[in-house]
Amino acid sequence: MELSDRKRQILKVVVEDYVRTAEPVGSKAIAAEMGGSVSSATIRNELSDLTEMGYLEQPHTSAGRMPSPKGYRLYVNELMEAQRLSLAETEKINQSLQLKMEELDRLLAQAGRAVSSLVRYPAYVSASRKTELTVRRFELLAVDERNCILVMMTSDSKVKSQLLRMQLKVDPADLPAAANLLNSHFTNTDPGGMSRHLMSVADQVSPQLFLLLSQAVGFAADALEEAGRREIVTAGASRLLKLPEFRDADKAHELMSFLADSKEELPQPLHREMEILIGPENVKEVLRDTSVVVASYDIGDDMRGLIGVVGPTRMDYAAVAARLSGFAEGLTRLFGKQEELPPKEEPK
Amino acid sequence: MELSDRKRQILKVVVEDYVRTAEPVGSKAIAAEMGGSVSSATIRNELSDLTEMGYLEQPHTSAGRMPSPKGYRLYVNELMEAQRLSLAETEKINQSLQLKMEELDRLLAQAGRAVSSLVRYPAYVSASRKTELTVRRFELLAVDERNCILVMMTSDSKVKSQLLRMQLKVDPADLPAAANLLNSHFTNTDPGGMSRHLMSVADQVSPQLFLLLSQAVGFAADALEEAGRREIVTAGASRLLKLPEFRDADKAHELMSFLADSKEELPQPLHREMEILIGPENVKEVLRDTSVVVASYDIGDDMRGLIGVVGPTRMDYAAVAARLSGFAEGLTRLFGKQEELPPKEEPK
DNA sequence: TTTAGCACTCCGGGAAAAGGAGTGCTAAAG
DNA sequence: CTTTAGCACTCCTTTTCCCGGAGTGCTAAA
Repeated sequence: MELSDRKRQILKVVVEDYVRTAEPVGSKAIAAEMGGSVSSATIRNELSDLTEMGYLEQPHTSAGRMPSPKGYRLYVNELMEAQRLSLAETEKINQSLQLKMEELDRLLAQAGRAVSSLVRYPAYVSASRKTELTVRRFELLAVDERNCILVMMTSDSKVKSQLLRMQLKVDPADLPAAANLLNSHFTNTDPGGMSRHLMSVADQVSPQLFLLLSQAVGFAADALEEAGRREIVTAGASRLLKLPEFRDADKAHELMSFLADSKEELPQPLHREMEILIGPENVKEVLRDTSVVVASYDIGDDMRGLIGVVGPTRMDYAAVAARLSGFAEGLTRLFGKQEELPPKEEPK
Repeated sequence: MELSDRKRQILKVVVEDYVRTAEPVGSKAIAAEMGGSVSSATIRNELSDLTEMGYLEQPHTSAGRMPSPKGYRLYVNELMEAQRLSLAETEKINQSLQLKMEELDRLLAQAGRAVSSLVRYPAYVSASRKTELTVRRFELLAVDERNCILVMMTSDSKVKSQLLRMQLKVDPADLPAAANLLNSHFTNTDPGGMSRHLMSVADQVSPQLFLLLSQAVGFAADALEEAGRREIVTAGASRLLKLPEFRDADKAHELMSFLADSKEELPQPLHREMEILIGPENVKEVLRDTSVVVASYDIGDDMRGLIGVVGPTRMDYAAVAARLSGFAEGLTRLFGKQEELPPKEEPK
């Protein structure tokens, strides 16, 4: 059966009503909302059709209708109208992103809190690297004969450093040579490659120096892995408790501990800018009766971030999507702006 | 009235029973638990006394008794027997602390999760600095004429670095002089002092160099503040939902968002190694009907950490206290061990 | 195709009833 | 003076029952 225009409109009304009230919606209410141009009996007939076609469901006979996941899907794909943000909200979004970018952790946390408070659902944010990070340059600074400082600049022009404590004394005069060795053998290599390569220089240097080198390489590899790690922060998980669908403490607990302990498994959009996963479309069991809306944003061109919201399937998708893309844009802009400063310097 | 031995024993039984079951405990149950040496009627008389003295309370006539905060206090101070941890548990505690100390954040998070899972209540952990941090030494490394690397070693022998981008070109040959200036004027000073001091060197150097210096000092001050900041992590907040006293979603929500957003206001032990705050002994309103057990541990001698648990007043204080001191010891040991390595080097 | 009418279903809430755990008192016994 | 058994009473909790309302589905007429 074809979906007549009227059926579509009815579906839309059902979704929007249900989103607002969390109660199954009845034929009379729909008729009223449609301006009284048709009677509730007509609506009932249509509802019956829509139910049969799988777009609506009934918790039990003699209850109103609520949208099925399929219904939500149709709504999201075809019926939903993109929502415009008020000036005040755009303002609020940008305000919440006023933070120095060095403090990436803090920035993400902040953004998460802001999204969450804006949409009133739990939110999650992450930034992850698209390309492999490498070291572009090493330096060694003498402190005394047992301590020196390792400084390295990574391929994204960040600088890291670490105090190295040496078991064996090393003559400070040897450090430049060691640094050269590091620079010639361990730059522009991924962490795995570094460790593998380490052995091959073992016989080119004195044991003391080798110990030093291996410490340096070890630290470098750790730092690269650390920086490449995808860190996810979640915010506002406790908002779930305010929702009628999580009145059941067990259900709430399950989802909340998932958000706290298994954030890594939250969905990431694969291809598109924004992805909406409705109920059973989620792969993870715990998310099966929740919906997830997730947007991605760009950071320079070797990082990519992700900002999402978890909520009940009955979620105001239009509102959430609008706010999320607001944030995604804001973040892209923010990172773009900061990115101007570093005069991009290619490894020679 | 004096507290007879029997009264104390009864109080103890009431507390322990109530902790286990979360139900008011009746005279009959107490009699049974005490080996049947006295009858329930006798117990009733005693209960009546204890209630009058304020150690017990009744939710209503004809219900059993439950301990009042005063009752818990007496229990904690005098009746509670220190609990020994099983080998398995000690083992588990130590296992959960196997992490490199550089990753302090991660270590704290890990410890928090471990405590929480062991005691089955939400936990919080932090490490904070007792003394002011300063920079011990600066270095500047040339990258090119518009970029250089600032490296600094702080008074706790940690190294930090940052790429500085210069608006105006600077001759790499000038860097050593700049570094000297930094070392002579900005070492061993607190962040506030650094910024204040900055102006007084303005006329000693060229404008380019001054710009560079102010960037460096700015970064240093930020880094010191950042490192001094007390960071608190919480874990396992969602466990609250499993407790009968938080069946009410509103109450749970209130406490959980407190744990998520206002962790800074969680109690810190002032003087003692371990502090137990029972119900209304807490200053914060939200904590008024929860109890907090918090232990402190030492990190070297200029840092101090804190590890605590939040739960219902009906909490197994003995068990929680034992586990917390297990962790506190473990952490002290862990940090002590790592502290051996750095040959403590005093600023000259 | 739409509409009005009507019987029927099912949920939710409230009142009433039943059940039970525990107290407090009294009076007797140790 | 303390302990104990006995018993009436209280108050909570759970269950049951009943009723009203919202909403459906069907039928028959417009």
